[in-house]
Amino acid sequence: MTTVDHLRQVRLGNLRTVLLALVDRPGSRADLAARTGLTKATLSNLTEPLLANGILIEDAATLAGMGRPSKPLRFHPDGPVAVGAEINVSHLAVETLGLDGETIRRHLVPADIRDTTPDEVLDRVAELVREITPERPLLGVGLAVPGVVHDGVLVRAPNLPKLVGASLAGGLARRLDLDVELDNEANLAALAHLWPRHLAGEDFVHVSADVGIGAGVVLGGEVYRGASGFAGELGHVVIERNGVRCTCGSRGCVERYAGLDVILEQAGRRHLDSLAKALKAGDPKALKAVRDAGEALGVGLATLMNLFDVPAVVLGGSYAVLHEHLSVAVQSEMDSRVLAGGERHTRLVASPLGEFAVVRGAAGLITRRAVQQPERLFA
Amino acid sequence: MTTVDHLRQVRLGNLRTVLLALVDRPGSRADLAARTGLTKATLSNLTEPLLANGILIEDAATLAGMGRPSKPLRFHPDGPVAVGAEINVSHLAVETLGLDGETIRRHLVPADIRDTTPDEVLDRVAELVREITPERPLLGVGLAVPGVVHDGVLVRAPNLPKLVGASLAGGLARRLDLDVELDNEANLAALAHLWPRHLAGEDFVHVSADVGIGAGVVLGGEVYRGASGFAGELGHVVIERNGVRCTCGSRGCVERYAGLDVILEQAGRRHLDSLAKALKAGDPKALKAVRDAGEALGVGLATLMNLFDVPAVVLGGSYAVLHEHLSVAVQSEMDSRVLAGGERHTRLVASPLGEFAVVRGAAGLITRRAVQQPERLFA
DNA sequence: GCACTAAGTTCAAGCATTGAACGAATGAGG
DNA sequence: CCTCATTCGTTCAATGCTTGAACTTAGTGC
Repeated sequence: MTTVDHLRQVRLGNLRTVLLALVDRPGSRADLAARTGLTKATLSNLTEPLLANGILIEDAATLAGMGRPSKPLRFHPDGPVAVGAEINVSHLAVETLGLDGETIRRHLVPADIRDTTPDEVLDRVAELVREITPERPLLGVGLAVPGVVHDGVLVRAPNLPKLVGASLAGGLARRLDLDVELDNEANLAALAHLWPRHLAGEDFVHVSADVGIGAGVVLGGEVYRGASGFAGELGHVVIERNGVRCTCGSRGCVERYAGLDVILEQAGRRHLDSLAKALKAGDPKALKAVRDAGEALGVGLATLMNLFDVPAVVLGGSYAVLHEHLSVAVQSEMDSRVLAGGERHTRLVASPLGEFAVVRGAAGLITRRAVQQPERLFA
Repeated sequence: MTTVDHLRQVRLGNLRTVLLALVDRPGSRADLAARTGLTKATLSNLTEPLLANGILIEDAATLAGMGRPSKPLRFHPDGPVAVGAEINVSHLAVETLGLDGETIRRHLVPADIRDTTPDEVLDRVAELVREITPERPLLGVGLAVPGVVHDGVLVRAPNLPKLVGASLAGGLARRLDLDVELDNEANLAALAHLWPRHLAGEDFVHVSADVGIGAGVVLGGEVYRGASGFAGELGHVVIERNGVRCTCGSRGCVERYAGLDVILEQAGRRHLDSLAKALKAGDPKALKAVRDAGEALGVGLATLMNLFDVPAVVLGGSYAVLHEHLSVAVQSEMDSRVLAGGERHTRLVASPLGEFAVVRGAAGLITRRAVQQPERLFA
C-alpha cells in the first residue's frame, strides 16, 4: 500500500458514499455534497467520470426558486443492470434490477427441479436470464439456491440433492459469459430487506419456510454467513432434546414442528393457497396447525434472540402469508422467553416482498457489490 | 472529513498496525517495516513520537551478524498500563496489564458480595485497584460484572440484584479519577482469549459457568454484544420447551440443566473443589451429574453452532475445571446435532487461563482500546 | 435592467507515504 | 589495521486527493 494507493482508497470510499446517496435518491451535486459531507468541488470531480461512463445522467435543470437551478444527477436509464436468478424445488425465478434499486422485469415459472440434472437446470435458468435481459451492460448474475453455500459451492441441499457439489456458478457463468455469484436463498431473502432499501433496519433476522426453515441473519448492515456458511440454520435449533427425529440426525429440531410440510400435513392440506383459504374460513384444524407451528417457531426464535439479540424479526416466504395467524403464538413464546424482551423491543413484522424476495436479493447482491466496489463500474 | 483528516486517519491506521506488530513481539524498525509492509522511512517517522512520549524504548544494539546492528523497539517498561477489575458473587479480583501483554500483578480475594451495597463494593474495588497500581501512567480501568451491560449500565444481574442500575463505572471513575469501562464477564473472558494473544483464532465462543451460564461470542476478531448487550445468553437457550421452569420466566433453559449450582446439587457437593476431587476419585454420582450437564450443554452448544457457525468453542470458568469429564458428552451431542459438524471442524478446547480470565479480559479491554485508537496514547 | 441567490468550476495549499540516495555501524577477509 | 560487503536507519523530493476560497454561470424578484 503506497500513499498513492491510500489516496485512491479514499477516493473509492468517497465514490461509494456518493453512489449510496444516489441509491437512496437522486440529487444535484450541491445536494449530494450536503448529504455526504463532501464539498461541491469533490462532487464535481467524483461525478465527472460517472457521467462520462454512462453510469449517471444529468437531468435538465430544475427550477427550484432563487439562485442558479440545480441539475439533478441520477442513474442512467441505459446504465448497467444486475440479474438475479433463483433455483428452487418447485420454481425458477429471474429478475433484473437497476442500480437505482428499481425492478426492471421479473418472472417466476413453476418447475419441478427435484429430479433434474444440474446441466438441465442451468440450461433452463440461462434461457430465462436471456429472456429478461435488457439491452444494457450487465454487472453479473446472483444465483440463489435452497441450501448451504460455502466458497461458491453448494455443500448441503436436502431438497435438491442432485445439485450438491455441482459447479453451479461456473456452469451458469460459462453459459452466459457473465460473473455469477452463488448464495443461499435465506441469506438473499434477508439481503433483499436491506438492499437497495432498508426495510427492517441494519440488524434483523429474516425467517422463512419453504421446504426447510432458514434464517438470514443481518448484523450491522451485513449478512452474517458464519465460518462455513452454516450460520442461521434456525431449522435445526433444538426445542425438545428428546423430540422427533430429524433428517439431520438430531432430535427435536424446529423444522420438525414448524416446517411448511408439517403445517400442511397437520392441517390436512396440500398447498399453501389451500391452507390460506382454510384459515380465512376459520377451519379449526388449519388454525390449530398454524398455532402449533407458531409456538414451536416462537421457541426457536426466542433462542435465536437470546443468542443474537437483534431488534427485529422479519417473517418471510410462507410465513409472511401465514403471518396473521402465526404471529400471536410466536410473539407470545418470545415474550415469555426472550431475556431482552422485557421492554418489548423486539419487532416482529411480515415481509412486504412476497415471492420475489429471494430473486430480488440475488440481483441486489450484484448491484450492491458494484456500489460498494465502484472500481468495478469502470471495467 | 477533510483530506488532511483522511491522511491523519491513514497515519493512525498505520500507527495501529505498528503497535499491533509490537504487541506480537518487539522488533527493530527494519523488522517492523518488513512485518507491516510499510517502509523503513515510515517506521522511523511513526515510532519517533512513540519513543519521545515514553511509550516505546529503544534497546541497545543487537549483534546479529553482518551489517549495521539493529536496535529493537519494545514497549517501555515504565510505560502506561491498564487495570482490570472484577466484581463477582463470591470474589473480587484485580490485575495490571502492560501494553506488551504481560501481566504485572494480580490479586483475587474471596468476598461475599450478594448483600453489599454498590458503594461498599466500589470502595473495596477502588482499594484493591490502588493496592496493585504501579507507579506508571494509567490508561484506565476495565470493570467486569456478572450480568448484562448496556450503554455502560448493568441492566440485568440475577445474582447481584443490588448492583443493577447503579452507576458502577461512574462511581469507580470518581473514586479513582480514571476512565472506567464496564462490561459483562462473559464478554471479557472471551476477550482474554483474543487479546493480547490469540488463543483460539478470530472466531470462537467462550462458554463459562459460574452462577449463570454465559457465552462470549467472538466474530471476526471482535466481541459480539448484540443490539442491547443480551447476545450470547446461552444459559437461556431452550433445550426442552416444556422443561423445568427457569427464573427468567421461560422453561427448559440450558442453565437449569448445566448450571454449576445444578451440577453441584446433583453431585451432592457444596463446592467446585470438592466436586473435582470426587470426579478424580471416580465417584459415580459426581460423574453422572457432570455427564448429564454435559449433555444439556452439548444440546445448547449445538444450537448455538447451528446459528453462529464458529469453528471453535472454548470451555472456561468452572467448565474448564470439569473439562475432562464434561467434554465427551458435549462433543457427542454436538457431533450428532451440528449441521456443519460432519467434517468435525468444531474444535472444543479448555481455556488455559484459569480463574484470572475475566480480569485479564477487563484489563485487555483497556490496552486494546489504547492500541486500536493510538491517539489516546498521546493525551 | 439590476441586485440577489444558489449551483457548479477552478486552483493553490496541505499532508503521509514512498523510493532512492545517503550516512552509520558492524563483520569478514586480507 | 584497513577495505569491502552488508544491513540499519534517516533525509528529501515527488505524488495525488480533498479542501476552501474565489470565480463563473444561470436563474428569480422587483
